[in-house]
Amino acid sequence: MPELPEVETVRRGLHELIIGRTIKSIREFESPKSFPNAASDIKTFLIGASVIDVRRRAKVLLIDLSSEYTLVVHLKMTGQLVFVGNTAGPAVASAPTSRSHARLEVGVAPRDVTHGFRDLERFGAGHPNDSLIGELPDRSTRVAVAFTDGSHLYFNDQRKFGWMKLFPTVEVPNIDFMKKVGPEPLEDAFTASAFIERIRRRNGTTIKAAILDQTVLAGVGNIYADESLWGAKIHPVVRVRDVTDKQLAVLLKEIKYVMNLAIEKGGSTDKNYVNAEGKRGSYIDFARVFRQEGKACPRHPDVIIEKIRVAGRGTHICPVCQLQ
DNA sequence: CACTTGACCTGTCCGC
DNA sequence: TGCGGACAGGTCAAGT
Repeated sequence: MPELPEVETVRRGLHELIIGRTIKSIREFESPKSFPNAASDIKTFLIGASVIDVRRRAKVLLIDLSSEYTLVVHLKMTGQLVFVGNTAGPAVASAPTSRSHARLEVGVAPRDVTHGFRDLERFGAGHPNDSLIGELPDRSTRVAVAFTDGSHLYFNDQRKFGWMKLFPTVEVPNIDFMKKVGPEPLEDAFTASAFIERIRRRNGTTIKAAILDQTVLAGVGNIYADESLWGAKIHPVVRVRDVTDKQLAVLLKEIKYVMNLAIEKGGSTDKNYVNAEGKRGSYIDFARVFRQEGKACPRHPDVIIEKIRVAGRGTHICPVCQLQ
C-alpha cells in the first residue's frame, strides 16, 4: 500500500508524536512474521529505550532508539503505524465503516490546466481528514508498543506482509534492502541524467515495470507510477529503450511533482492507509487516472480512462494522451 | 544475466 | 444468501 508519500507522511507524524517517549513493554498478537526477531532482542534493546529519531529511506521507516538499535518497519500493502496517546488525544473517533471515505463529487470542478488536477484549493475545502481507525488494538493489530507515559504505538497489518525488525543502528545501511535500493527521487541530487543512466539498465522491460523497480529509484508504487506516466504522456507498456531521454526527463519531473503534491495532501487513502494519527490522506480525491477508469481524462473530456494490466498490476491510462 | 510470474495473507467485491 | 474467483497500494524467490 504505502508508497513514498504515505511513508513520509507517517514519518512526519511519528516524528512529532513519539520522539522522547520511552518503551515500557511490547505486546505481540500471534503474528510471528510481523516481528520476526522480537524474541531474541526485545528485552535488551527495546524495553527501557527511548525514541531519538524517526527517519525514512525509500518505503521503509527507521525508528532510532537510545539503545543504539533501530526499529525498521516496512508497511508493505496494508500496514499501519498508529499512535494513540496524550499529545494527540485518543485516535478513537466514531467506528469506521468501509465506505466512510467516499469520493467527493463536484459537478464542474475547475481543472489545473498544466497538470490536470481539479482546483486543489476549492476541491479540497472542507474535506474531513476522517479517522479510519476504531479502538485499538483491533483484529489487524500485530504488535503494540507501550510507552511509559501510557501512550501506545500500534502496528496494524491486515494482510501480514509488513514487518518490523530490530537492527543495530550502525548496521541499518548494510541491510540487503538498503544496499540495493535506488536513490531518493525527491533529493535534488537525483537529476534527470542520473535517472536516465539508472533506468537504461532496464531497457528491455516496460517503462512502468522500470519505475516500479526499487533498485532504479526508491519509492514509486502503483498509484504514483500511473499518475506520473499520465503526467508525462507515456504509455506504461512502452519499452524503456523506446522512451527518449527527453521523455524520461519529463517523467522524472512528473514523479517529483506528483510525490510532492501527495505529501502535501497527506498521501493516498484507498482502503487501508492512514497516517500516524489514524487519519486518511486525500491525494486519491485528486487522482487524474488512478482508480478513475470509466471517467473522463482531465485533458480529454470525451475520452474515457481505461484500466489495463501491465507488469502484473492494475494500470490506468488515457488511451489518447498515452499513445502506445 | 534480464525479465516475468507466483507466493506471501486477509478481506472485499462481483458474477453466477 | 451463498459460493468461487479475481483483485488489492509491495517485495521476494523461483521460474523461463
